Amino acid sequence: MAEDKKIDYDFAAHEVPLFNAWKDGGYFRRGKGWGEYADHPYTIVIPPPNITGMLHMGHALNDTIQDTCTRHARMQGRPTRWVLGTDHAGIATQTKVDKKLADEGVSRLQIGREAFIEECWKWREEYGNTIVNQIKGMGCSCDYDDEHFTLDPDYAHAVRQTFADWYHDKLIYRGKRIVNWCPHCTTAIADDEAEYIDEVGHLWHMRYPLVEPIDGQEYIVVATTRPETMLGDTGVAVSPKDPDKKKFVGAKVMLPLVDREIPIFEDFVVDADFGTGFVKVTPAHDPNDWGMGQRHDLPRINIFDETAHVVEGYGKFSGMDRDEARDAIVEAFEELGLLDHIEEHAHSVMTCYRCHTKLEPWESEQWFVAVDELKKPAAAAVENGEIQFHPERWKQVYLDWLANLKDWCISRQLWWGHRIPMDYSDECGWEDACVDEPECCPTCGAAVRQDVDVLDTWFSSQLWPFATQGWKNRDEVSEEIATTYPTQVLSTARDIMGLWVARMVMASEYCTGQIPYEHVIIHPTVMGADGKPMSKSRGNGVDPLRLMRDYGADGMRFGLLMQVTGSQDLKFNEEKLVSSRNFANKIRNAARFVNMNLDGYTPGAPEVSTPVDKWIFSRLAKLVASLDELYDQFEFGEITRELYSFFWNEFCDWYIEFSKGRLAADADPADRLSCQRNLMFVLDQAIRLLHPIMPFVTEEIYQELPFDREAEPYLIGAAWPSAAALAAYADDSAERAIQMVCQTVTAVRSTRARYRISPKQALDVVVKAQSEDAALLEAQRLLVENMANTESLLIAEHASKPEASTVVLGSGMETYIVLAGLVDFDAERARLEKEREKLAKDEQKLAKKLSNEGFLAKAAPEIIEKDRAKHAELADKIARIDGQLAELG
RNA sequence: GGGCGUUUAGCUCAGGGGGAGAGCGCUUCCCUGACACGGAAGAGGCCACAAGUUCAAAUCUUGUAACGCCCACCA
Repeated sequence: MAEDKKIDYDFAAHEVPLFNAWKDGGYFRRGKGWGEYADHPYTIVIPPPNITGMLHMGHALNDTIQDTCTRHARMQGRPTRWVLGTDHAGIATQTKVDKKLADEGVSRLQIGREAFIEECWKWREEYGNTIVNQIKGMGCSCDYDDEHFTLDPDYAHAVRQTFADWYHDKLIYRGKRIVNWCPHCTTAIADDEAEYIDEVGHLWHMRYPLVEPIDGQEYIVVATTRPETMLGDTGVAVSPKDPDKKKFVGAKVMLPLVDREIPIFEDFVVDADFGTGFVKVTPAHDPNDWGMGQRHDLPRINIFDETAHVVEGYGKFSGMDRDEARDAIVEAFEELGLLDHIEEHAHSVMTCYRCHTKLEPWESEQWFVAVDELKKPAAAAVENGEIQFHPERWKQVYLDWLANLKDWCISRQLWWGHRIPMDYSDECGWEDACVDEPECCPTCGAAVRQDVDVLDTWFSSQLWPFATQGWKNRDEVSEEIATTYPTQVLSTARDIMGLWVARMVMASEYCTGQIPYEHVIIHPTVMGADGKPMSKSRGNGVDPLRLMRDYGADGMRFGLLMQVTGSQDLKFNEEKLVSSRNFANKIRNAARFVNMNLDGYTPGAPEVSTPVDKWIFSRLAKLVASLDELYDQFEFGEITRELYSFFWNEFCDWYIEFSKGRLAADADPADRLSCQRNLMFVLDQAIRLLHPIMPFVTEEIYQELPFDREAEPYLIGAAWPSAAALAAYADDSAERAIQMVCQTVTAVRSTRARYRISPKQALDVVVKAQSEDAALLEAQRLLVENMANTESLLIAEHASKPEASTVVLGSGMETYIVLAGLVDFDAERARLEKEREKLAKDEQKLAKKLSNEGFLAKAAPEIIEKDRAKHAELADKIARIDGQLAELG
């Protein structure tokens, strides 16, 4: 496990100075640079973390994605800006401060609104910067000199402006509605802020006596999960499709305990098959019942106060909380012989997403946003492709959410937040939404009072992309809006798709007439190692700060991106971070190798003349082209994989190994110099490509090695490698030549391993290959001799197998290794037979395919050609093995 | 009820119509002058199941199963 291997490396000691150098160098907000992208500014707004927040895995992943995008764009020469800030987070902060005060023995109500808000600001002073510092620790290249907060004065102005505009456009209205009420937070909660929890409850069957018996029947039975609300019942409903109930329609029942006559009526929402088919209707305490109340003109009787205690006027039940009232009412029914029976019933209950208290559907006066008009352009922008989702399937989720959207309750009975900018005159009844707080009533001159409620936090969050960029109102266009808006990318988790992503589009379309961003990246949600959401109670959480200590910011970043796929979840795998930390170490060591082999080095352009050089440049050219495509598609996992395998498996495993001979003291000085220059060039390009993901190691290397840094003093501001410039290096012939070399070297090595022959013992080797390949290989004779440690090396088209040798078959070639006196004939025979078996299986499959007329008639010619060649090679290999076997006897 | 995701090597996961891949783990050898956070060589998989489309399916379609997520409803 990771903890076992203690690595003695103080990452922060290396990272902090580099971060400061970037900051001092002014790289975090970059103006116009060089290159073809100079006129394409690149802006991202960070999803503002709550001031109550600590960096968690979701942030770690999301901020890595944004920084990678930002650094990539910056290196492309685009003017970049990653807007930073924090959210006041109404309920979240108020809850925390409440708790803090409670711990000190003080209640919010004791100290009053103003003092409480003071406390919130103190909290913000104390903790608001924690997460920003943690973001710095990750190396994020945000614009730290222009930090925003959702309660800043200019931000507050944007909020008031939007509210007033919407109010005057009749997009905001006040209404008495049934809302989700949290009796603990004593505030309304939006529908999408509620969380459902499954629970096995009960279905109480209760008898309601009929005023007049019907067909000898004295009472009906209603089934309910909430018997306590019966105090507020004002009707009983049945399904219009239920023939058995027809005779009851129009009759009345006498509501027990409160002795109120209430009617029986039909309504379409009733499901005849559920419960008894009789539904008690409590318009003030259930959203469905509220609807029925509207349709049938029923009184709405509110039986609970704001803390869900029964109000005055209900005898012994008054003052009880809802749970006590439930028990008492069930007991009272029991005593009256009106409790028919009780069933178990699984259902889900709505709870507050902050405190998880069960929510109470409660009628109160609230402010709403009418969404019908706002959602039209928001849907259109996505439908017509102006805004693109990555992965694309989230488009449908977004559109579905919008399609089902209902009016949005925006008032909250809290103290911490944007106070609703409605002012009232009690003298004359004047009321209006004002952008600037009025001093007195404009009609009567009397003092005004502002609404006491605050706005839903999402009301201010929805303005984030433009309120952070100097937006004032719909008629004025700030300089920033003119240049860096719309933003390019919004990266976020899927759980706030509707809550935040869609609302930003609605608000932006209204306020700026533009979309807020072009691309929405919905990254996977980071789950615990058990595949379940990380949570304290499960104990499966992982702290990114610890990860950065153990693996470095680079290791954490690379390791997280490696795990990004198009899937919706990501089961966090710490092993990937181990690999990434090791990779960073590998990069550091490769750079060290280059650095310590610079004897006689002078700077100069790369000299790509030998096949090895052509090969690595060809691989590099293809890598850059591929990365460009992958960045366009935001395929971060694939980007890390390509970088990893190029740097480790091609550059380190082969190119550096090839270089060792060329760098030796007795090597040709001219070739050594070109090798040094090429190593420097490829390393330079590679660290540029790695920099957006692993900013620290790469910058450190850039600073330590004698690169030409005059034009680009820091890697963070250096140019991204140009695929177009490198394209000329693509060279299939060189790639084939090196493939031949690698095959030969590997053949010798595996023979060594099989026969336990020390690498120090030189061997006689014969390679048989077609003339073209043989020539390619012959040109690389030195490399093979060095890496395979040969005593003699013969490369020929018509070479014959030496005495006492073993053979390794490659693609289009075979390698004989002389093992005087060492060949174990039985082992050789067994090995060859096993290989033959494998080849024969493939050969048969292919032969069958090639004899299939349908295949020959319909398959693409190049496929047939490829398969024919493949088949020929297999058949040839088998023949060669048969030859070997015959020789072995 | 509607939608979505996942199912590939012991583990974690890539890939995505024409020869099964990576990392970790495992086996053998090696502290070789960049790196043991390393090097070299290996073992290991009827790509969940079934039917269909196709000359060709791990890959596309449909269905099934398991696991997970989202939305709606739950008197």
